[in-house]
Amino acid sequence: MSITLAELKQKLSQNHSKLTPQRQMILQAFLNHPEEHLSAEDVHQIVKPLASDIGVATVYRTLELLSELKLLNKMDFGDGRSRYEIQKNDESHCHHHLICLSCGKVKEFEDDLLESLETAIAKKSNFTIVDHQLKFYGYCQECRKQ
Amino acid sequence: MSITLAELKQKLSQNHSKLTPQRQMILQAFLNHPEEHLSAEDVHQIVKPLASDIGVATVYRTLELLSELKLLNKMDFGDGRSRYEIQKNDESHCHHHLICLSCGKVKEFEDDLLESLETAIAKKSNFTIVDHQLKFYGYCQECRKQ
DNA sequence: CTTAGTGCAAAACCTTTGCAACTCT
DNA sequence: AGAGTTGCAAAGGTTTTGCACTAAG
Repeated sequence: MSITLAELKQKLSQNHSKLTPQRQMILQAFLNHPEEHLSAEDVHQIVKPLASDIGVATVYRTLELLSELKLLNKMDFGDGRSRYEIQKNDESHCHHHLICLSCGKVKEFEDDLLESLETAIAKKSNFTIVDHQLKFYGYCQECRKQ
Repeated sequence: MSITLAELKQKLSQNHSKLTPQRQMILQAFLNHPEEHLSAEDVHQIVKPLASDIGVATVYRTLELLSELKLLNKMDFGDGRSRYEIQKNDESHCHHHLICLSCGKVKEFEDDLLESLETAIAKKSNFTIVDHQLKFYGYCQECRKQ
Protein backbone atom coordinates (compact mmCIF):
# COMPACT_ATOMS: atom_id res chain seq x y z
CA MET A 1 0.00 0.00 0.00
CA SER A 2 2.99 2.33 -0.33
CA ILE A 3 2.53 5.52 -2.24
CA THR A 4 3.67 5.22 -5.85
CA LEU A 5 5.98 7.54 -7.72
CA ALA A 6 3.10 8.68 -9.89
CA GLU A 7 1.00 9.51 -6.86
CA LEU A 8 3.83 11.48 -5.34
CA LYS A 9 4.33 13.39 -8.55
CA GLN A 10 0.66 14.19 -8.82
CA LYS A 11 0.41 15.39 -5.24
CA LEU A 12 3.44 17.59 -5.77
CA SER A 13 2.22 19.15 -9.00
CA GLN A 14 -1.16 19.93 -7.41
CA ASN A 15 0.93 22.05 -5.09
CA HIS A 16 3.01 23.65 -7.87
CA SER A 17 5.94 21.66 -6.60
CA LYS A 18 8.42 19.59 -8.53
CA LEU A 19 9.50 16.02 -8.21
CA THR A 20 13.17 16.03 -7.38
CA PRO A 21 15.49 13.11 -6.60
CA GLN A 22 15.97 14.51 -3.09
CA ARG A 23 12.25 14.44 -2.37
CA GLN A 24 11.94 10.95 -3.75
CA MET A 25 14.80 9.72 -1.61
CA ILE A 26 13.45 11.29 1.53
CA LEU A 27 10.03 9.73 1.07
CA GLN A 28 11.74 6.43 0.29
CA ALA A 29 13.63 6.67 3.58
CA PHE A 30 10.29 6.50 5.38
CA LEU A 31 9.08 3.60 3.23
CA ASN A 32 12.26 1.73 4.14
CA HIS A 33 11.82 2.45 7.83
CA PRO A 34 8.21 1.65 8.58
CA GLU A 35 6.97 1.99 12.15
CA GLU A 36 9.83 4.33 12.95
CA HIS A 37 9.62 7.94 13.95
CA LEU A 38 12.49 9.63 12.19
CA SER A 39 13.89 13.01 13.06
CA ALA A 40 15.31 15.37 10.48
CA GLU A 41 18.78 14.27 11.46
CA ASP A 42 17.83 10.59 11.18
CA VAL A 43 16.57 11.22 7.67
CA HIS A 44 19.70 13.13 6.78
CA GLN A 45 21.88 10.25 7.93
CA ILE A 46 19.86 7.74 5.95
CA VAL A 47 19.93 9.76 2.78
CA LYS A 48 23.49 11.10 2.86
CA PRO A 49 25.16 7.88 1.66
CA LEU A 50 22.98 8.00 -1.44
CA ALA A 51 23.53 11.67 -2.20
CA SER A 52 26.52 12.87 -0.27
CA ASP A 53 25.93 16.56 -0.80
CA ILE A 54 22.31 16.74 0.26
CA GLY A 55 21.92 19.58 2.73
CA VAL A 56 20.10 19.64 6.03
CA ALA A 57 18.04 22.56 4.80
CA THR A 58 16.62 20.41 2.01
CA VAL A 59 15.71 17.73 4.49
CA TYR A 60 13.87 20.21 6.70
CA ARG A 61 12.13 21.82 3.74
CA THR A 62 11.07 18.46 2.36
CA LEU A 63 9.75 17.18 5.67
CA GLU A 64 7.70 20.35 5.96
CA LEU A 65 6.38 19.95 2.41
CA LEU A 66 5.49 16.28 2.73
CA SER A 67 3.68 17.05 5.96
CA GLU A 68 1.63 19.72 4.23
CA LEU A 69 0.76 17.20 1.55
CA LYS A 70 -0.34 14.79 4.30
CA LEU A 71 2.20 12.22 3.22
CA LEU A 72 3.95 12.52 6.56
CA ASN A 73 2.78 13.24 10.08
CA LYS A 74 4.81 15.63 12.14
CA MET A 75 4.89 14.77 15.79
CA ASP A 76 6.59 15.53 19.04
CA PHE A 77 7.66 13.05 21.66
CA GLY A 78 9.24 15.58 23.95
CA ASP A 79 12.86 14.88 23.08
CA GLY A 80 13.53 18.32 21.70
CA ARG A 81 13.18 17.59 18.01
CA SER A 82 10.30 16.93 15.68
CA ARG A 83 9.75 13.43 14.44
CA TYR A 84 7.88 12.23 11.41
CA GLU A 85 6.10 9.07 10.40
CA ILE A 86 4.60 8.06 7.12
CA GLN A 87 0.86 8.59 6.79
CA LYS A 88 -0.72 5.32 5.70
CA ASN A 89 -3.58 5.95 3.31
CA ASP A 90 -5.73 3.11 4.63
CA GLU A 91 -5.94 4.97 7.90
CA SER A 92 -9.55 4.05 8.55
CA HIS A 93 -8.81 3.79 12.22
CA CYS A 94 -6.20 5.81 13.94
CA HIS A 95 -3.25 4.85 16.04
CA HIS A 96 -1.82 6.28 19.20
CA HIS A 97 1.60 6.21 20.77
CA LEU A 98 2.83 4.57 23.90
CA ILE A 99 6.03 6.25 25.03
CA CYS A 100 8.32 4.53 27.50
CA LEU A 101 9.61 6.98 30.09
CA SER A 102 12.58 4.77 30.82
CA CYS A 103 14.02 3.78 27.44
CA GLY A 104 12.21 6.27 25.23
CA LYS A 105 10.93 3.65 22.85
CA VAL A 106 7.68 4.51 21.07
CA LYS A 107 5.15 1.79 20.40
CA GLU A 108 2.13 2.23 18.18
CA PHE A 109 -1.32 1.22 19.21
CA GLU A 110 -4.28 0.75 16.87
CA ASP A 111 -7.65 1.90 18.05
CA ASP A 112 -10.92 3.32 16.95
CA LEU A 113 -12.55 3.88 20.30
CA LEU A 114 -11.53 7.51 20.24
CA GLU A 115 -13.87 8.33 17.36
CA SER A 116 -16.95 8.45 19.51
CA LEU A 117 -15.17 10.48 22.15
CA GLU A 118 -14.13 12.93 19.46
CA THR A 119 -17.61 13.52 18.13
CA ALA A 120 -18.97 13.89 21.65
CA ILE A 121 -16.34 16.46 22.51
CA ALA A 122 -16.80 18.33 19.22
CA LYS A 123 -20.49 18.70 19.94
CA LYS A 124 -20.10 19.77 23.55
CA SER A 125 -17.29 22.23 22.96
CA ASN A 126 -18.44 23.80 19.73
CA PHE A 127 -15.16 23.02 18.02
CA THR A 128 -14.73 21.58 14.55
CA ILE A 129 -12.21 18.85 15.09
CA VAL A 130 -10.06 17.80 12.18
CA ASP A 131 -7.32 15.85 13.90
CA HIS A 132 -6.23 14.50 17.22
CA GLN A 133 -3.20 13.12 18.94
CA LEU A 134 -3.18 10.77 21.87
CA LYS A 135 -0.04 9.84 23.73
CA PHE A 136 0.37 7.52 26.69
CA TYR A 137 3.41 7.70 28.89
CA GLY A 138 4.52 4.76 30.95
CA TYR A 139 6.91 1.85 31.16
CA CYS A 140 7.29 -0.92 28.61
CA GLN A 141 7.48 -4.59 29.45
CA GLU A 142 11.27 -4.78 29.09
CA CYS A 143 11.97 -1.81 31.32
CA ARG A 144 9.55 -3.00 33.96
CA LYS A 145 11.57 -6.24 34.38
CA GLN A 146 14.62 -4.37 35.54
CA MET B 1 -7.89 25.54 45.92
CA SER B 2 -4.61 27.28 45.16
CA ILE B 3 -1.50 25.90 46.67
CA THR B 4 -0.45 27.74 49.81
CA LEU B 5 2.95 29.14 50.64
CA ALA B 6 3.36 26.54 53.36
CA GLU B 7 2.57 23.74 50.97
CA LEU B 8 5.06 25.06 48.46
CA LYS B 9 7.71 25.31 51.13
CA GLN B 10 7.04 21.81 52.30
CA LYS B 11 7.17 20.34 48.81
CA LEU B 12 10.42 22.14 48.19
CA SER B 13 12.11 21.03 51.37
CA GLN B 14 11.12 17.42 50.73
CA ASN B 15 13.25 17.85 47.63
CA HIS B 16 16.16 19.53 49.49
CA SER B 17 15.21 22.73 47.75
CA LYS B 18 14.78 26.18 49.16
CA LEU B 19 11.97 28.64 49.04
CA THR B 20 13.23 31.71 47.24
CA PRO B 21 11.34 34.84 46.20
CA GLN B 22 11.93 33.96 42.55
CA ARG B 23 10.26 30.57 42.92
CA GLN B 24 7.36 32.10 44.78
CA MET B 25 6.86 34.75 42.12
CA ILE B 26 6.97 32.25 39.30
CA LEU B 27 4.38 30.02 40.89
CA GLN B 28 2.31 33.12 41.61
CA ALA B 29 2.45 34.03 37.93
CA PHE B 30 0.57 30.82 37.15
CA LEU B 31 -1.96 31.43 39.91
CA ASN B 32 -2.59 34.88 38.43
CA HIS B 33 -3.04 33.46 34.94
CA PRO B 34 -5.32 30.49 35.34
CA GLU B 35 -6.36 28.56 32.23
CA GLU B 36 -3.35 29.90 30.36
CA HIS B 37 -0.47 27.95 29.00
CA LEU B 38 2.57 30.06 29.65
CA SER B 39 5.93 29.64 27.98
CA ALA B 40 9.20 30.38 29.73
CA GLU B 41 9.34 33.71 27.98
CA ASP B 42 5.75 34.53 28.99
CA VAL B 43 6.66 33.85 32.59
CA HIS B 44 9.80 35.93 32.32
CA GLN B 45 7.80 38.87 30.99
CA ILE B 46 5.25 38.56 33.79
CA VAL B 47 7.84 38.37 36.50
CA LYS B 48 10.39 40.89 35.26
CA PRO B 49 8.45 44.00 36.36
CA LEU B 50 8.47 42.63 39.90
CA ALA B 51 12.13 41.68 39.97
CA SER B 52 13.89 43.37 37.15
CA ASP B 53 17.07 41.36 37.34
CA ILE B 54 15.56 37.91 37.31
CA GLY B 55 17.36 35.84 34.70
CA VAL B 56 15.90 33.55 32.05
CA ALA B 57 17.99 30.71 33.41
CA THR B 58 16.22 30.96 36.73
CA VAL B 59 12.86 30.83 34.99
CA TYR B 60 13.82 27.71 33.07
CA ARG B 61 15.29 26.07 36.15
CA THR B 62 12.22 26.87 38.22
CA LEU B 63 9.78 25.63 35.60
CA GLU B 64 11.73 22.39 35.47
CA LEU B 65 11.74 22.11 39.24
CA LEU B 66 8.05 22.84 39.67
CA SER B 67 7.25 20.28 37.00
CA GLU B 68 9.24 17.65 38.86
CA LEU B 69 7.31 18.53 41.99
CA LYS B 70 4.08 18.07 40.02
CA LEU B 71 3.02 21.63 40.67
CA LEU B 72 3.17 22.39 36.95
CA ASN B 73 2.53 20.36 33.83
CA LYS B 74 4.94 20.72 30.97
CA MET B 75 3.33 20.46 27.58
CA ASP B 76 3.89 21.03 23.93
CA PHE B 77 1.46 22.60 21.49
CA GLY B 78 3.76 22.44 18.51
CA ASP B 79 4.80 26.08 18.49
CA GLY B 80 8.45 25.39 19.14
CA ARG B 81 8.52 26.08 22.85
CA SER B 82 7.41 24.28 25.96
CA ARG B 83 4.37 25.57 27.75
CA TYR B 84 3.30 25.05 31.31
CA GLU B 85 0.04 25.04 33.20
CA ILE B 86 -0.66 24.78 36.86
CA GLN B 87 -1.56 21.34 38.12
CA LYS B 88 -4.79 21.55 40.06
CA ASN B 89 -4.75 19.23 43.02
CA ASP B 90 -8.39 18.22 42.73
CA GLU B 91 -7.57 16.60 39.40
CA SER B 92 -9.86 13.62 39.86
CA HIS B 93 -10.75 13.69 36.21
CA CYS B 94 -8.40 14.83 33.54
CA HIS B 95 -8.66 17.52 30.93
CA HIS B 96 -7.63 17.66 27.31
CA HIS B 97 -6.78 20.45 24.94
CA LEU B 98 -8.59 21.75 21.90
CA ILE B 99 -6.13 23.66 19.75
CA CYS B 100 -7.41 26.02 17.08
CA LEU B 101 -5.39 25.69 13.89
CA SER B 102 -6.42 29.15 12.80
CA CYS B 103 -5.86 31.41 15.80
CA GLY B 104 -3.78 29.08 17.97
CA LYS B 105 -6.01 29.48 20.99
CA VAL B 106 -6.04 26.53 23.36
CA LYS B 107 -9.26 25.55 25.09
CA GLU B 108 -9.49 23.08 27.91
CA PHE B 109 -11.95 20.26 27.97
CA GLU B 110 -12.91 18.23 31.03
CA ASP B 111 -13.45 14.54 30.61
CA ASP B 112 -13.13 11.19 32.28
CA LEU B 113 -14.11 8.94 29.41
CA LEU B 114 -10.50 8.31 28.61
CA GLU B 115 -9.94 6.36 31.81
CA SER B 116 -11.56 3.21 30.52
CA LEU B 117 -9.75 3.48 27.23
CA GLU B 118 -6.49 3.82 29.11
CA THR B 119 -6.96 0.69 31.18
CA ALA B 120 -8.05 -1.26 28.10
CA ILE B 121 -4.97 -0.17 26.19
CA ALA B 122 -2.66 -0.83 29.11
CA LYS B 123 -3.91 -4.39 29.31
CA LYS B 124 -3.73 -5.10 25.58
CA SER B 125 -0.33 -3.56 25.03
CA ASN B 126 1.46 -4.73 28.16
CA PHE B 127 2.45 -1.21 29.06
CA THR B 128 2.22 0.36 32.52
CA ILE B 129 0.62 3.68 31.82
CA VAL B 130 1.28 6.52 34.20
CA ASP B 131 0.15 9.49 32.20
CA HIS B 132 -1.49 10.52 28.97
CA GLN B 133 -1.99 13.52 26.80
CA LEU B 134 -4.83 14.05 24.37
CA LYS B 135 -4.93 16.94 21.96
CA PHE B 136 -7.59 17.82 19.42
CA TYR B 137 -6.82 20.08 16.50
CA GLY B 138 -9.54 22.00 14.72
CA TYR B 139 -11.25 25.32 14.39
CA CYS B 140 -12.92 27.27 17.16
CA GLN B 141 -16.33 28.89 16.90
CA GLU B 142 -14.94 32.38 16.30
CA CYS B 143 -12.59 31.35 13.50
CA ARG B 144 -15.27 29.29 11.80
CA LYS B 145 -17.45 32.37 11.41
CA GLN B 146 -14.92 34.08 9.22
C1' DC C 1 12.79 29.52 -20.59
C1' DT C 2 10.49 30.12 -16.35
C1' DT C 3 9.62 28.79 -11.88
C1' DA C 4 10.89 26.18 -8.20
C1' DG C 5 14.47 23.68 -5.56
C1' DT C 6 19.18 23.04 -3.77
C1' DG C 7 23.48 23.55 -0.83
C1' DC C 8 25.95 26.25 1.91
C1' DA C 9 26.76 29.10 5.69
C1' DA C 10 24.94 32.32 8.65
C1' DA C 11 21.36 33.47 11.66
C1' DA C 12 17.51 32.76 14.64
C1' DC C 13 15.47 30.45 18.28
C1' DC C 14 14.82 28.03 22.53
C1' DT C 15 17.13 25.90 26.25
C1' DT C 16 21.11 24.45 29.06
C1' DT C 17 25.44 25.07 31.48
C1' DG C 18 29.69 26.93 33.99
C1' DC C 19 30.88 29.90 37.35
C1' DA C 20 31.48 33.44 40.86
C1' DA C 21 28.55 35.85 43.90
C1' DC C 22 24.79 35.42 46.92
C1' DT C 23 21.01 33.74 50.14
C1' DC C 24 18.05 30.59 52.36
C1' DT C 25 17.91 27.35 56.30
C1' DA D 1 28.54 27.74 58.00
C1' DG D 2 27.01 25.16 54.24
C1' DA D 3 24.16 23.55 50.77
C1' DG D 4 21.55 25.23 47.34
C1' DT D 5 20.28 29.26 44.13
C1' DT D 6 20.97 33.15 41.26
C1' DG D 7 22.35 36.12 37.12
C1' DC D 8 25.10 36.52 33.56
C1' DA D 9 27.11 35.26 29.43
C1' DA D 10 28.55 31.69 26.70
C1' DA D 11 27.53 27.43 24.54
C1' DG D 12 24.39 23.80 22.75
C1' DG D 13 21.04 21.96 19.78
C1' DT D 14 17.40 22.30 16.40
C1' DT D 15 15.31 24.74 12.74
C1' DT D 16 15.03 28.67 9.43
C1' DT D 17 16.67 31.92 6.03
C1' DG D 18 19.32 34.56 2.32
C1' DC D 19 21.48 33.88 -1.76
C1' DA D 20 23.82 32.39 -5.89
C1' DC D 21 23.45 28.28 -8.58
C1' DT D 22 21.04 24.40 -10.60
C1' DA D 23 17.42 21.59 -12.33
C1' DA D 24 12.54 20.31 -13.30
C1' DG D 25 8.41 21.18 -16.05
